[in-house]
Amino acid sequence: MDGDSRKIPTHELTYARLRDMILYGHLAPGAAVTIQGLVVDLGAGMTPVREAIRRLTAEGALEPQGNRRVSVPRMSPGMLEQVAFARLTIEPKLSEMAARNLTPDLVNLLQSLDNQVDIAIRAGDVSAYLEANHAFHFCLYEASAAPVLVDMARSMWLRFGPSLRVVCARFGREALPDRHLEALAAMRAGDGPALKSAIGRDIAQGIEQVQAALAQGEI
Amino acid sequence: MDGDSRKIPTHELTYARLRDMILYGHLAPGAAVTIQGLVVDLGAGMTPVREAIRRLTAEGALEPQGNRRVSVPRMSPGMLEQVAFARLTIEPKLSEMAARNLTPDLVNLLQSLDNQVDIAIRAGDVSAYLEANHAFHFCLYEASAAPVLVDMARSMWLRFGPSLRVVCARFGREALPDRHLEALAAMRAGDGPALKSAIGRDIAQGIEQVQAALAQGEI
DNA sequence: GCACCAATAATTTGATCAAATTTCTTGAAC
DNA sequence: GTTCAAGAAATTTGATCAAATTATTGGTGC
Repeated sequence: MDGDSRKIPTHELTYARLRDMILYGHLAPGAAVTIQGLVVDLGAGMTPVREAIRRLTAEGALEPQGNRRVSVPRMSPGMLEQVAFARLTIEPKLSEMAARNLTPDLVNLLQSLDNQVDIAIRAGDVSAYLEANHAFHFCLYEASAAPVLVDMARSMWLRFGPSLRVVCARFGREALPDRHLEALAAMRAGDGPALKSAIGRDIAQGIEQVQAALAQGEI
Repeated sequence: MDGDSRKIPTHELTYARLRDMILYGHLAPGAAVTIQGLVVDLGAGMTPVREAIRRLTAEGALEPQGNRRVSVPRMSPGMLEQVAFARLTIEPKLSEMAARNLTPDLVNLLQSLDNQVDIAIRAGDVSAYLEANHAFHFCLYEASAAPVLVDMARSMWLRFGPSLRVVCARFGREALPDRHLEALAAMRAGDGPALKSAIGRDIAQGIEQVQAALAQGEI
């Protein structure tokens, strides 16, 4: 049947599954991640699980505890500050670079991804929101053709993901201005600087949310 | 004897050894990295080697070739541009943050590390130069107490390392102005902005070297 | 409170299987 | 008779698993 499903190795699949669990907040900050637990939960062998954990540790999505164990890192004010600096530097830059390569088809695709974001928000579906929001941003960033910087952005999102879930679960998000709409308008107008600035404001908004939750001890 | 030498696991040691081989240019850009080869060369088992390769791939130090193999990435103009942007953003920021935490002892340590850089240059010892230069920069960056950004800087150095070796082997480096001296003077004066700018110029200098070599097809 | 022991989990090795590459052979065309 | 190409065998390398080893943790008796 699907002969190509066998072509993609188990350790890649395991990596992708564990990554998404972290990225979309299915693992809470501070949660312990054990090899044997994942062997059971994901039904994979020990070697693929180990490799997935090592990769994600290298990407900052997991944190060694010192005693051979790893866990999902807790967000701290200092760490948030560093992630904020990196995100606000890298991602607007990526948007600007992407602006040069945007085609009408791509903009339409981004529009439809943003529609999914809106649908998820109205439905109050946090998981769907996180996935659609991620897809929107990285669809745009991929258009930059700057894989090194996209990798850096991915790493930052992995550090950011678990906290975002906690925030989303608490705050209603309806009241916030929609920076994606501003971004889409800038794309259609072919206005690189406006796109860069819209994405910058979108990121800043997310960071402020986490900052507020952090200040009130909700994370 | 040293009971703690057994406390550090093989896969960590293997990672560190392979990382240093890449960082200090013992593996040329484009070189193939095979699991079985490393098993033989490093005398480690298969699992530790696999884990080291996965970590370094996640850090951008190695590149999947598509056919399950990995190799040391070749530098391209586009990639250099991205690495340059990231380094010129992150590392001056780290210097500025570090400036707040510098103690006289630390500055003396940095001074002695820079002395080793000079000694290596005068001796024409490229390996010693690369190691001392790395130690100087990261001793400074560590003082920033910003591990997220330091990780990003490490990743960029891993992408940069192999090319740097090729450049060093060709250019004599004596003619260039010594930005480390300017940086040390700024540290002693407690002048954060001056330190930031000195480090920025130091990095720009290195990037220009690689850019020139790249333009002439030497890499 | 300290030492010891059991339980749990991580580490490592070696074996086995699968995929990819290279080499060698064979056959057809010129 | 030579050359080239297609295909099959052999070799190399990667992927996965299961068993043995080692470290850490938590409890138990002294």
